[in-house]
Order: sequence, then C-alpha cells, then structure tokens
Amino acid sequence: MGRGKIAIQRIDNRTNRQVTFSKRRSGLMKKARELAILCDADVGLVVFSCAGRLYEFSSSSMKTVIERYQEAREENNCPLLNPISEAKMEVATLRQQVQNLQNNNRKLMGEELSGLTIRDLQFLQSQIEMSLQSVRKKKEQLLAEEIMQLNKKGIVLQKENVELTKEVSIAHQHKIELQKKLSGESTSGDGDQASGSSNKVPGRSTAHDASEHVNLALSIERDADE
Amino acid sequence: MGRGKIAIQRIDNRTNRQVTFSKRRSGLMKKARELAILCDADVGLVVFSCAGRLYEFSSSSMKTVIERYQEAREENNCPLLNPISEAKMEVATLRQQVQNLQNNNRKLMGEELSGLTIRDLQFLQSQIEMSLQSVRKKKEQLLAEEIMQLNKKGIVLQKENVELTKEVSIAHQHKIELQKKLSGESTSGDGDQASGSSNKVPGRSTAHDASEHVNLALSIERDADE
DNA sequence: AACTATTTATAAGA
DNA sequence: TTCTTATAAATAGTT
Repeated sequence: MGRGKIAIQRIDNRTNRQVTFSKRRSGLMKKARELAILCDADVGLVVFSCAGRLYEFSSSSMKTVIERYQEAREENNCPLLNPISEAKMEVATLRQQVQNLQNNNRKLMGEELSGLTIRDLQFLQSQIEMSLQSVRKKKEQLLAEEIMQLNKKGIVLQKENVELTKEVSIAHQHKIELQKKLSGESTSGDGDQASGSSNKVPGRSTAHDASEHVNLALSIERDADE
Repeated sequence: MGRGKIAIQRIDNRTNRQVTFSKRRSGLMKKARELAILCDADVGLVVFSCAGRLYEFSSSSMKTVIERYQEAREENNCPLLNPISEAKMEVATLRQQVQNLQNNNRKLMGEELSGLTIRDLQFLQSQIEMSLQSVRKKKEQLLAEEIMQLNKKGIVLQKENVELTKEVSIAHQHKIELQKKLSGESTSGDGDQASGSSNKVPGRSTAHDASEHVNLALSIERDADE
C-alpha cells in the first residue's frame, strides 16, 4: 500500500526505517483502538523502537491486561511464563520461613512456651545451657586476650618508664655537677631546687597509666564471672 | 475500508461483530508482525475477545516484552503499575528478615560469635540467662502440675482401694460365716483357702500403680535440677 | 510534514 | 466460516 510494494524484511536505510516505524506504529495503534471499540475487545499493545523507546496502547489499563494475560496463560498451560506467581510462591515460602524463625527465636528467648511438653522444654533447656556455655567461653577468651594485650602494653610502658627514670637521673647528675662547677666559680648558685628531692616525672607517669588499665580489665572480668 | 464506511463504535449486531473481530484481529496481528520485522521493533500484542478468548502476538516472547515493559515503566515514573517489582521488593525485604533472624538465632545458640565485642557478649549472656530462667520456670510449673494431678489421682485410687479392701473384708467375713454354717451342717467345707492370709487384691493393685507414677515424676524433676 | 499513486485491509454480500 | 469484490484506509516514495 503505497507507491510501490515493499518486501517484509528489515529496512536497511536508517531514516527510511524510522519514518516507516513512525507511520506504521500510529497505524497499528489506531487499528488496535478500533478493534477494541468496534468489537468490545480488551487490547494491549506494547512497542519498543529499535532505539528502545516505549510506545503503548491499551483499551483498559496495561496493568489489567498484563495480569489478565498472565492469569489466562497460567490457567491454560505452562507455569513457565509467570514471573508474578513465581514471586508469589517465593514470598509465601519466605513468610513461612520468617514465621518459623520467629517462633524459634521466641522459644530461645524463653517466650511463648505454652504449647511445649516437658520433653520439649527439657531439650530447649539443654540447648540454651549449651548456648550459655559457648557465649561464656567466647567472652572469657576475649577478656583473656584483652588482659594479655594490656599486660604487654604495661610491660612496654614500664620499661619506657625505667629508661626515662635513668635519663632523668643522669640529667640530674649533670645538673649537680654543673652546679658544683658554678659554685666553685661564684657563691650565688642558680640551681634546680625541687629536682633533688625525687627522680619521678609527675607530668608523664606512663607506667602508672598502664597499671590502671590492667586493674580496669581485671575488674571487668570479675563482673563477668559473677 | 470496505463496501461502506463504518463509524468507530461498538458493533451492535453480534454476528457482525464477531466477523469483524476475526478479520480485524488477524489484520492487526499481521501489521504488528510487519512493524516488528520492517523496523526492527519489539512488539507485544494481547487481545481478549469479548467472550474472553485470548489472542496474542509477540516478536520476541511475551514474557520478555512484559518484563521489559514493566522495567521501562518503573524507570520512567509510577511504581504503581508493577505487580512484579512489588513482589521483588517484598522478596528482598523478607530475605533480609530471614537473614537477620538466622543471625539472631545463631547468636542465641552460641554460634558465630566472632564479630561480637565483650559488651555484646555480656548482653547476649544476660539474654540467654533470662531465657534459661524462663524455660526452667515453665518446666518446673508443668512438672508441679503433673505431680499435683498424679497425687490427686493417687488419693482417689487410695480411697478406692480402701473401699475395695472393706468390700473384700466384708465378703471374706460373709464367706467365713457361710463356712461356719456349712461346717455346722457337714464337715467337708469348700471355702476360699488363699483369701484368709491377706486383704490385698493383686489382680487390680491400683493404688500401687499411682505411687509408681508419682515416683517417676519426682525422678524427672531431680534430673531437671541437676 | 504534506502529497498521492498504489497497495492493503475490510464491509457487505454471497 | 470462507470467498468475493467494491471501496475505504494505509502507506511507500516523492516533494
């Protein structure tokens, strides 16, 4: 229907193809609408251009048509073409699974025990006792690790402290020697009056901090074993 | 296009409508196919006759076309038209829920504790201890109920036994009296030789059964408190 | 996008 | 239903 007859095969010319697509698409849509109206039919038409653009017509609503189509296909034959009832099945399965897990959880939390027999309860109790043992073991393990690490840190800090003490002691010695030399030259000495009383360094008592950490860890362990 | 022009409105004549439906439907299908081939388009066409019969054409597969349509609609705009992605969303949510519940279950069972901190473990331990308490309480309650019931039953049976003993005693008395009368008449007596030694009824020792039940219950309780 | 020569679809009749 | 055919409608190629 046109100036010339064309073979029904892909139109190679790009422009030509696009023009024909536009014309025939609107013609198809028009005919789909006419069929729906004239014959009281329910029609759904979906067209994707080769560029991926979507065009559609439906006499009622596309959603309705698609659902009706899927139902009809499911009734008549293959259950392979239904992405929706697959999903529905999966939802049902998962719901059941959630239900079971929730029940199990509740029992493990000691809730909703009314339906259980003494035997069930005995089993549940054993289960929970084992869980408790497992959790306690894990916690003790973690605590032991933490304590060991803190002890290591403490030892390092203590060594550091010893070194610093030595340095301070040496510095003090030097100072005293300098003071002696100065007092040999003149009687008015400008020496450090406080440092002679102690070799501790209050501003940076690192070893003291470490021991505090260890004590804290031990107190946590004591709490845990109550 | 035909012998006469027709208005685009529902054809009243039933036969006419059916004929037109048949002709135009095949025409529409043909044009849909031509469009798909000529213009390299993806076309899906679904037609339900007013009688509910399904006719379809799709250039690839209807399943593919429908899925592509739904995806396209979802991307572009409204999420109202997608029965499939709703289900997908629900499946995703449920999967997550199942995952969470399984994790929780495992923790409550003392499994897979590696990611937890000491604080987490402490909390979990408290939770499990509470569960254990709850389960023990429930079990003790059930056991107490069972024991009470068995005791009641035992008391009833004991009373019954007392009554039966009395009856047996009376029957025995009667028998002795009858024997006395008979021995007064003739020396050869046909009396009960065994019943004189005891007033127990070995064939129906109901009270004895009840006490056994009670002992069983008590032994279960002892097991539970280990 | 409009035109138009042709082809195609189809309404009515058989 | 199916075939026929006159006619309406669609559209291929052109402008």
